[in-house]
Amino acid sequence: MTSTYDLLNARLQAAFDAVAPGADPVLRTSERSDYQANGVMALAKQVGRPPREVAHEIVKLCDLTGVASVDVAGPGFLNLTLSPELLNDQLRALLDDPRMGRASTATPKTVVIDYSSPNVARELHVGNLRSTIIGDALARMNRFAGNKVVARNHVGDWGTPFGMLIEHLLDLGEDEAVASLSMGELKAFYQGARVKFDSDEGFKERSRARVVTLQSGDVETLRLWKIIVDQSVAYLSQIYDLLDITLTAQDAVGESYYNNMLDGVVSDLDRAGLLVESDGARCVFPPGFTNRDNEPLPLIVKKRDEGFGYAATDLAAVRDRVSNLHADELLYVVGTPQAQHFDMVFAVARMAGWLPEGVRCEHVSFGHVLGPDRKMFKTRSGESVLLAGLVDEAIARADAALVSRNFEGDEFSRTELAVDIARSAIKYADLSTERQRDYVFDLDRMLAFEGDTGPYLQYAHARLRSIFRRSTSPWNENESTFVLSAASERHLALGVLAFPEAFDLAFVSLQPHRLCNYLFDLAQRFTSFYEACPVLSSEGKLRDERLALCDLTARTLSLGLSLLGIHAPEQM
RNA sequence: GCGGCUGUAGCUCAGCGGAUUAGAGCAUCGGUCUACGGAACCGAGGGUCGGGGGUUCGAAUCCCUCCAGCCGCACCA
Repeated sequence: MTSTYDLLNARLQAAFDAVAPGADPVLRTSERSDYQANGVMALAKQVGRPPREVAHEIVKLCDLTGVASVDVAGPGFLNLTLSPELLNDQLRALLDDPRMGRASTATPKTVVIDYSSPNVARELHVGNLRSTIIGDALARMNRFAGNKVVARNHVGDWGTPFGMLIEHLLDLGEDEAVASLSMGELKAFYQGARVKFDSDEGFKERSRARVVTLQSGDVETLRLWKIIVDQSVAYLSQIYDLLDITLTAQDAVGESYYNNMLDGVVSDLDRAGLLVESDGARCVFPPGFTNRDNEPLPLIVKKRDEGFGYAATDLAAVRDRVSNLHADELLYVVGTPQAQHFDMVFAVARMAGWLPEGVRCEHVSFGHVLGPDRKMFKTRSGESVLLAGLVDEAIARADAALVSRNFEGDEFSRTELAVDIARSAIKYADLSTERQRDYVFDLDRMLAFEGDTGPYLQYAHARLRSIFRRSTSPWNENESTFVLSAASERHLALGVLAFPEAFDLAFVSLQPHRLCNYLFDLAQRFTSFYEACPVLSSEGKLRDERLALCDLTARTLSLGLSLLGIHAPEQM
């Protein structure tokens, strides 16, 4: 089906085109009417005529019969009020549309999303939280839009730490090591290796030697390395499950995957005449980047010691994703501190011709998670806070809240519910503010059942579903006609109809918080409606209409939340 | 020093392809109610949109500058 916004926009566009081809109506939802078109002022400036005169001409040119009535207001705003027939038609169409009016794209793209990307052999911690949550939301939104998503969990599975990790594994004995790793005791394993590395000269020597054997491709060493990687990835999957993240073990395509492409990166850059030797390192100097002494800043592809820098890996990844995965779009969900690095990698990739003009490539950056002191979130002893612990804590608090509110149900369903609530609290808090900002991690606020939180939205959904559970006489869905005589009914209906453009706003700009804002607004529209309009106790056609509104609202909330990676339970 | 991000009500944040009286949540205060789930609803107070210039009929939104905070700036990722 065509969304209400698209339908309205198409009509306006035709009129705008008649005045000046391509002029944007700038259509948006409005507080003063249903929709407003703000494009007249820009158009008037363009054609050099008084705005109100142009506005009236647009009104005359625009065929809105059966769609909307229009008023010219202020300097030249077009205030649009949707016609009752249109509202009814659109809402009825939504009754059998699981996509709530947002059609799947006619031209699917392949979108490679790089997210989560923790270091192997280290536990997931708050530093990985945002990339994981935001990346997964973007993946879900892309899939819903109709694109093909290739998730890339760019895990850190290569480099110097593996020397000590492998030696530590040998010291423990393989069986013992596997046992402890498979139990998720990655932190203890890593720290065990670290302590020996720092205190035991002999161990340090062995570790260094082991890095060399690993990088030279020694078969036995690689086998041991793979044990550590596989066990870590298996552990990661557990945490992803706990958080309901869609990443799988197959998506864990780490740094090591690109090893055999690195020589090609260097030689091809060299052949293209882009490579410059500087202080013994092989570099590319993309224009526009300078260091603190105002000298050109290099992207170091191969280090003085002949090792490859991470820039080489990132370049190889760009290349692989474009030419082998046929990506139309590359997204890197990585923290803001790496902005310059990615700018340079992308610039070099463009210079080398590995990143064609038509391929969208973006660093989806985000701010820090802060502790209560507004500094980087750390434990009291200065260690990074583990994700598993954070989620467990949230689950425990959600569960306690359910108990104190006399949740009716068995312990099993209560626990499941607590997990749903905990996930939604953490994810929604992360997704609902603008990505670039830092935010303070505050479980109490996230888990609050009132206010702009995940649990509040889940609650709104659960209330809606309970209406249908408690209904004793059937809902004649096919009889539902949307008259919308009460103001709050109309307000709610407009909210439901606005889902497609709200989704697109968030989707196109890669800003999930816009979808959050929309869903919260929708939930509030529902509660106002629910307060003012009896549903089950109303009768006849009015009852069918109100039930239909409830159904549409519940499905919109559930769908919207699912695109954020949040499950909306039937009751809570 | 250069670059990036941030600075909007007491607190946490939307709004920033300029546009009709600057919004929400929390907190505060005051109402509603034998409530189809009160984990609710309605309302009030509270803001020189960091400061100062500029462009414009019109700027929280665009440009310049200053201030504050955070981050980055060659061989760790």
